[in-house]
Amino acid sequence: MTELKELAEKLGLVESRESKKEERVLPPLPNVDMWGNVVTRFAPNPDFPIHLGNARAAILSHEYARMYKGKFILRFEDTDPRTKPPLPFSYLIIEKDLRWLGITWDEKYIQSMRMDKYYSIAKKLIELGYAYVDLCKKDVFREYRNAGKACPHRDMSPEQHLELFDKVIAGEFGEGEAVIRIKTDLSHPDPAIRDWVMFRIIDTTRNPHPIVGDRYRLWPTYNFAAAVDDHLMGITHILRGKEHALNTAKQIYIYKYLGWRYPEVVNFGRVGLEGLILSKTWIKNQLKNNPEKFMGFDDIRFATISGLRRRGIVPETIKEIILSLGLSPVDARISWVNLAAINRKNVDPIAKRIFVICNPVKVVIEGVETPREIEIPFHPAKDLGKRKLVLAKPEVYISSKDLENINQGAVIRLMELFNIVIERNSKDGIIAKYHSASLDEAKKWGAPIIQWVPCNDSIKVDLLRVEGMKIRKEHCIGESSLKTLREGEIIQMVRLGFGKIEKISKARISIIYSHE
RNA sequence: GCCGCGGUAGUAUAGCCCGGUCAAGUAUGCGGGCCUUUCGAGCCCGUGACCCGGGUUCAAAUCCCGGCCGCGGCACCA
Repeated sequence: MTELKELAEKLGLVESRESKKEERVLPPLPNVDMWGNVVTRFAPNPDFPIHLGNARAAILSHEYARMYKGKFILRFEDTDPRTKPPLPFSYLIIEKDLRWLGITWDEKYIQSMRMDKYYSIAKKLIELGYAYVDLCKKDVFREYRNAGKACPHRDMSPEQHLELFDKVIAGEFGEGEAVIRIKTDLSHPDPAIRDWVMFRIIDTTRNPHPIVGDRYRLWPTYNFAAAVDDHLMGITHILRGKEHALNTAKQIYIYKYLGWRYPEVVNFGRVGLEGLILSKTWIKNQLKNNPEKFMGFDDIRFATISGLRRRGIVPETIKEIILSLGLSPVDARISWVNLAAINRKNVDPIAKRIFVICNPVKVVIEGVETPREIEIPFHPAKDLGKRKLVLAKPEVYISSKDLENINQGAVIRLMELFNIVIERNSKDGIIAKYHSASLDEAKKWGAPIIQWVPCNDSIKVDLLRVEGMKIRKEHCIGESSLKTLREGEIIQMVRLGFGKIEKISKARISIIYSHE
């Protein structure tokens, strides 16, 4: 191991000890020296925006390409307009999400625009007698396959199959009437491997493809298109989830027949995120059947990249988590607390501090000269500017939660302002009395230091919190400087937690609660 | 059922290939303290794990066998 590390350091592949400590060193990729330049790829299906699980493949592939000064390719795998119809906006969102994650690609491909390449390789395989057109119905073939027997079409001559192939392309067969199969081992212990399907017919008149419409009827399956492209694009290392393990076994036949060299494969485990939903299928179904219950594909309860972004999670956090998982084949269940801890550190230096009061109660302070205004820095340590709180009348909101913990007659400090003593309740609110000005005085009395908002200079805040599968909207009051912020900005609501400005309108502001 | 891959503290991960330096490192959580005009950040101390059983060996988290548990796959999806 030490030898490997030394070697990697020599080659400049590993960050030296002194560099930033959060930068985790990824383990070396297998057989790098046997391939020359490392080429990796991320190959999403644009049928939906990507989630954290996809991000793992994307981030790792990209990271390794950069680490070895190689090439990273983005490839859209959109070869099923029927079962997984590609969504035009998904292509865009996926690119946006990747860029947001700091991922840049050297080349981009869209499989639906490469159909002729797939056809010509298929023809070659048929010519060589390694592939054939199968006219059996699905369940008929299944019986042959389960018995380990060849279906009648398998042994026809390449010439006959070539002829059939042209007819299929010309559209002479309908859905389910023909498939192109590759010849594999009919006695393979896993029936799924036996003569798997390379192409099937999809009626694109009924299910047009968003990019190429009804131009093609014969579509390659994932295993064919991916295998061929990985070779044509010179991919050296495939990093993908372990659900793909079997696909390697399938694809290897093509490589064997055509004398290609199969890339190195690393299968990593699945990722889960506590409390959030990752399942693409589930999300798609819900959005289709109960759209009114959700905020869209970027709902903050979804572990989609856009959902996490909307929630106030920063790309560095996602990258850090994914890199810390590395290539481990074990399934990982990320805890929200853990993710929040990392995000908090990333966001703490850039989040403006804002006073927000939930469960507000009005406090009228006697013995104070008004108007007065005070300036408070947006951040205790970083220079993020200042905000101004204007006290036209001696009336402020504080949280009733804070009040619960305060005995009558005790001193409390309004942060950055002055110290008061709670006197009594009245119909106008709580009556308090000015006590003293200095912080030292507050400390002397052991006064709690709490946030506050001037009654006359405030704005309504809708705070959206994720609670289990529900979103709770809490009506709060915030300081008016909120209006000067921009949508999408991440803030810290003092003593409440971090949040992201969702929407600013004249009368109110909605903030998504990120985490404590 | 069949095929494949795994199992290190609450969570995640390092170490496993190449057995000793591992009475197991790191992060987070949790407990305590310091600091701080936040219940945030920072600093310090503490807490807590090698799935089980056999075997090989002077020596096993690491190698071998068995068991148990978990996950993935078994499509004319990707």
